[in-house]
Amino acid sequence: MNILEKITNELDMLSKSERKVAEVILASPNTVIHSSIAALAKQANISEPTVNRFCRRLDTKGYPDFKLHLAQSLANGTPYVNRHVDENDSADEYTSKIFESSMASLELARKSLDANDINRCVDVLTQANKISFFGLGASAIVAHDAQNKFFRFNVPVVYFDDILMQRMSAINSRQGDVVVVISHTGRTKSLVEVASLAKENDATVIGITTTGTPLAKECSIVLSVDVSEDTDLYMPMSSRIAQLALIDVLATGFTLRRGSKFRDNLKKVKDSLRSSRFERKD
Amino acid sequence: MNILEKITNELDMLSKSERKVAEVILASPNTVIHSSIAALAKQANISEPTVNRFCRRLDTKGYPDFKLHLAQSLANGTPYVNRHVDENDSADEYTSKIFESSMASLELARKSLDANDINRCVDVLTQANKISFFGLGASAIVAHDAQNKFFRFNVPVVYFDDILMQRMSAINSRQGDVVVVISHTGRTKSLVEVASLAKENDATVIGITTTGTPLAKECSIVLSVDVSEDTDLYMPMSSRIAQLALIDVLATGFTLRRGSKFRDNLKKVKDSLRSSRFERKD
DNA sequence: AGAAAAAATGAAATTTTATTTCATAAAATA
DNA sequence: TATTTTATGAAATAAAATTTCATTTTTTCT
Repeated sequence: MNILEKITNELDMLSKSERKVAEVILASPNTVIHSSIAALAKQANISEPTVNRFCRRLDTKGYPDFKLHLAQSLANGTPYVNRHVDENDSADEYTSKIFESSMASLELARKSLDANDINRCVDVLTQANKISFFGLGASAIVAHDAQNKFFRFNVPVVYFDDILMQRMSAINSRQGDVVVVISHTGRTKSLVEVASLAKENDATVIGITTTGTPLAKECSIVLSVDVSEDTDLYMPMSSRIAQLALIDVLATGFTLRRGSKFRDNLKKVKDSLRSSRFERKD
Repeated sequence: MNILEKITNELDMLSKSERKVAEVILASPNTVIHSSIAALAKQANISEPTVNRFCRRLDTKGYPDFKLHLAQSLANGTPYVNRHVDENDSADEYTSKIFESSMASLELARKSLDANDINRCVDVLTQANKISFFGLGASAIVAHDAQNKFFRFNVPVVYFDDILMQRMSAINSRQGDVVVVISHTGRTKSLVEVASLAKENDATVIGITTTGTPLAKECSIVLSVDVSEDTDLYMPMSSRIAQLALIDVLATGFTLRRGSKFRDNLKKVKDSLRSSRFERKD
């Protein structure tokens, strides 16, 4: 736990002198991490042993250890928070906010993912006869990206961002096929139907969506990607970034599962692109 | 700067003994922050003054100060440097690594971006007669996403991930048109040519690429998205995630610049999608 | 209220830890 | 190969943190 919060919480468990220490620390923690125990004691008008006792009361080993904890708390007070863009923000401000929100979403999404589910998906994907990725709107680009990635693995893979094609493809699916349905809201009717159709036709349906949505209920395996609401500017933002990171995870799991020979092959694919590029001169 | 990265970077500036210290630290930084200078010296098989000199070479005041920096580097939010996926990683491990690397890329990318350039791009985009987004491979999906976003703004926007269509479109561009060319490497021949063609035809060319690449040289405005190299085979392209965040930034800048009436309109677009969704019951 | 017990506090002593000094060894340069 | 530069560690010193213990303050109990 953040030691600054802890100090605040336990403020009334402390003795009078110890509280003086706490106040000095809370007032300017950044100074404290560069102070010796003597300097801090003087600052708070108490003795050095008191500072030491204060540190121990907060379950640290002593003053140096306490400073370590404090430094860590200050490193990233509250790491990445979702900050909403405001009408009067400067370019610099909204840029920072958007990047930080994206990072916050990645952190959140990471927490909502379950390693076991990922493992199962990788199992299923490595054994698939055919893999299809479906998405609409912002999630369409995630499906598109997935196709790009899996195409390199030399497995039959398609992606559709068209309702009719998705339906047809789902109806034609069969046992051994894997259908990956991507939707942040998990409430897009046609996608939920597509998932259900694919399942009826014995395909394994993987859902990349938010926990507990109608889509999640239709899937064989659900990869939960929960991010804070994309309410900001009326368009999806961070959800698709988290979904893309998940695609990376699946693709990575895939290559790892397939073993080293497979990876040599991948390298060849990569090298084959070289001639289309200008050489680097460094 | 993250002191772990710094150690890695300056590894070859260090003397033989100092390097031993560096290696011990990189191997288990979490142990080191709880070690005394004597313990660390013993661990690295060198003397205490050497540890001290090592600390000073990294621009810290001494060993305790160094530990403070190290503790901050290890605090959560600041991803660990060497987060490459390893052959024997468990699902949980590679998932964490990938998410953390993506976050690191976002942070890096934000630092490389210049608010003035973003402002200029937003200017240009809001005044464009027509906007085209071009990308290939992984960057194609970024172009795709950009089209999705800008389409909602009710401005003429196209995206192409096909070399020929890109060329034709570039040749047909004219003054007042904006062409956004997206490429992480900035060395894809056909894209560099497309940028140059568009420029010859008086379009404003915005490049979303790495600083100092051939593509960057052809552009009217360059938005630098520098991320750590995607050299590793299993390491996914975090570049595209950073590029997407930048698209969000541009789209946000666009809506802010266009004012509140414009945003009301956007809300209508969003509401129009409602009927295609299952209602939320909460 | 007042005595006894408990808790808090700081001065001084001690211990631990970090830093400096300096002599020697290793490496680079001429 | 001789000379200079740089790197290194042993020992001394300095700094910082911790412990001990006597004193003060607070609390509890009669």
